[in-house]
Amino acid sequence: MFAEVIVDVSANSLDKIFDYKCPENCTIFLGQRVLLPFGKRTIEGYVLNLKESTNLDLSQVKEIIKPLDEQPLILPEMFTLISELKKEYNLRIIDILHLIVPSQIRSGKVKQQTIRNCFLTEYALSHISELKSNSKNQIAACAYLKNKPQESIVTLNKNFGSATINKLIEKGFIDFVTENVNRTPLTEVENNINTEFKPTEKQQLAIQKILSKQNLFNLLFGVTGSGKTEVYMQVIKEALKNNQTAIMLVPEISLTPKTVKQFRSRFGNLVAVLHSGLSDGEKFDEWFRLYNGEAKIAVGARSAIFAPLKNLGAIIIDEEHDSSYQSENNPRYETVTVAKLRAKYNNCPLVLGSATPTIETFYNAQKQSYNLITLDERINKRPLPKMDIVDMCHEFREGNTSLFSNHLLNEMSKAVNNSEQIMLFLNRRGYSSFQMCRECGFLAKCSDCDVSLVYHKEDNLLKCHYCGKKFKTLTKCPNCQKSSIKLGNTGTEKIEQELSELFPNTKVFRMDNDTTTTKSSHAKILGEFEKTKPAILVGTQMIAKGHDFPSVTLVGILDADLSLFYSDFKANEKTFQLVTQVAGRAGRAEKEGKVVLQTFFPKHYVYNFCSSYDYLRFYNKEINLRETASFPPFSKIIRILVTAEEDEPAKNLTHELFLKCKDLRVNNKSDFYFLEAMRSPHAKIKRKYRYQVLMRIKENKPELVNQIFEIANVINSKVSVFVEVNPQNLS
DNA sequence: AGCACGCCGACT
DNA sequence: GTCGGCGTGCTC
Repeated sequence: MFAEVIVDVSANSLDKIFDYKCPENCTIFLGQRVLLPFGKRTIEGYVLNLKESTNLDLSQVKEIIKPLDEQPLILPEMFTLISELKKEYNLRIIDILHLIVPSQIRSGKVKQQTIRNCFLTEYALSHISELKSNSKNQIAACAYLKNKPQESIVTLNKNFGSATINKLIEKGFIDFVTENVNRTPLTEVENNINTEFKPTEKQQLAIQKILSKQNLFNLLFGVTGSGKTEVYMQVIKEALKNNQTAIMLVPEISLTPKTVKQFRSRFGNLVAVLHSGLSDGEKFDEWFRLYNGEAKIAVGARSAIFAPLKNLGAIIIDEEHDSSYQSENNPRYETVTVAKLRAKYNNCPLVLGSATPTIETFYNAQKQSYNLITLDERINKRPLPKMDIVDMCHEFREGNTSLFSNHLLNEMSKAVNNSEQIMLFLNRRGYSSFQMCRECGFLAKCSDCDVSLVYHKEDNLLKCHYCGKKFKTLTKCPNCQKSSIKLGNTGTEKIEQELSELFPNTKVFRMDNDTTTTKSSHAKILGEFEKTKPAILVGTQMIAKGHDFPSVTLVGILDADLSLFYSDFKANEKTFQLVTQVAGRAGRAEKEGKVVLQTFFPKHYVYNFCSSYDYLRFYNKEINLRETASFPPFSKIIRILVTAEEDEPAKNLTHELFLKCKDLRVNNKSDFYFLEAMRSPHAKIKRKYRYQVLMRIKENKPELVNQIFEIANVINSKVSVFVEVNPQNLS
């Protein structure tokens, strides 16, 4: 028997099959992890195929040393996933395998945790008198165990000393049974397992449509508070009834606790959590609980789409439009692509839920490639908060140059006086976005990246938001020695400071990357904010998602334009989603909510449609723009990113690749909408110069995409090249 | 990725 | 004379 193996080394040149002989004395399974002799070293690999013969000369074929797990970690379903993802995103097979088998499972460092429960043996009962009277501890331990039939060895060691207990075990007085314990995160929940939940009529229709599988892919389009979660839970309940399993994805780690709590109280221990915030032990245990069928529902962030579940009955992606579903580095993939493949393989429904679906998703739903299911009513029939758009140009003309319009300040005072809570959103962290010299125009920039440094007053430093490098704050210009230093645009840190001056008696909280460095700080800030009234919470993107605070009656969007003029074709879409999401934080309970949106472009159609919560009209406008300009979903964006320590080699190779793409275009003229080579918008990041070849090509041209992958497949020790399909951003 | 082989420059 | 720089090539 011979095995086709992928070696566990992440390098382009090793992304191919190696044949090995299977050892005679044991069986090797498909998908098993194995130990291999490779050149002069010993490494790990994965068996992707088994066969009777090999094309190689037998003298060249080495033998597998041994299998590394009892069971294959790669489920049969994953083999299709591997080949499809390779085709779609040009990923290395080993990188895909790493997604399927998390590092905690591979490393061998994490072990099943066990506890030893000790008890007094029969032998001890009849020989207890033989203990010497000066062995006080031994006698005491035996006496203790006489009254308590079982006790963990940890407790015994603590009470009587481990030497004592070991002696007693040695003498045969104490014996123990080992028991596996699961390190399961978040255990306290109220149990609602046997409670019946009655969906509303609208929800019932949605559930039926999803379960009918007239189309496997569904878009559940519903405003916040329209009861999407209940639909998800009912669909999953149905899957469990048929002895199937389910995956439930949420956009961010910080949102998992809420969902997990809901799911645990409904489905109990059948729920397992999977995300990168778990400890190694937790991840290990939760993964294996899913793997061996003890748990049937995987709840988690992006990576949970690879949960080791057999016989899937439902896949749900909540807040489908969220950017966290697209992985930004290394194996770059889109969660929906994986979800679709798994749904097809298992013939199970896939549900994408959102109040503001991505333009691509909604287009698919319109084209009938997805079922479009609309939930247009809020369960509590509460209207969405009223949104006031404030013209900041007008404020400026009136002499108000601060980031707070008079209208916003008025509303804030009202809320504070009523002892209510306020959330202020500003998508810029730090104190001010840059430091520059008024005299000569010198701008403080990072030495490793081509970006300006952000001033952080708290620790009196300039920080690079790309690589994290810290620099001394400018007191005088290093160029002209003058000390007229100008500060850039206001960030969350400065807002926090200004608020404590404007509202000295109101508690102000801030939540951004800088205040949430530890794992628990997130929950801590939100927890304290929830308890305090009145209170103001200032934050970035982070505060926009999913958190429900019943006492928040006012939401202020300080500078909505920030994301609007990003040079990105998705800028409008992202702004619409962000504003809608932030607005959704206001008035979640009895009190009516209000949103104040500040902009310099009050007439912009995005704000127009945001303020009336009119997704459909926004979509219609946007899809027309996309079609005219041939942007996704009417094309596929491909970027070849070239990076190197030195500028010249990167530049030259980029030009070379560009010429090759041009050649390719000659024979595929009508399939190319756009092709250009350029310096990356951020020309240098982390000491590496960046160039790119950008193109937009016709959708559904796998052969063409493949040819582009081929072009970019250069092996060069100085310059690294890699291709991105549908890149998240073009920096 | 590692590890070896191989071919040129400057040092006890 | 040799030690060591890293360019190149291979790994079933």
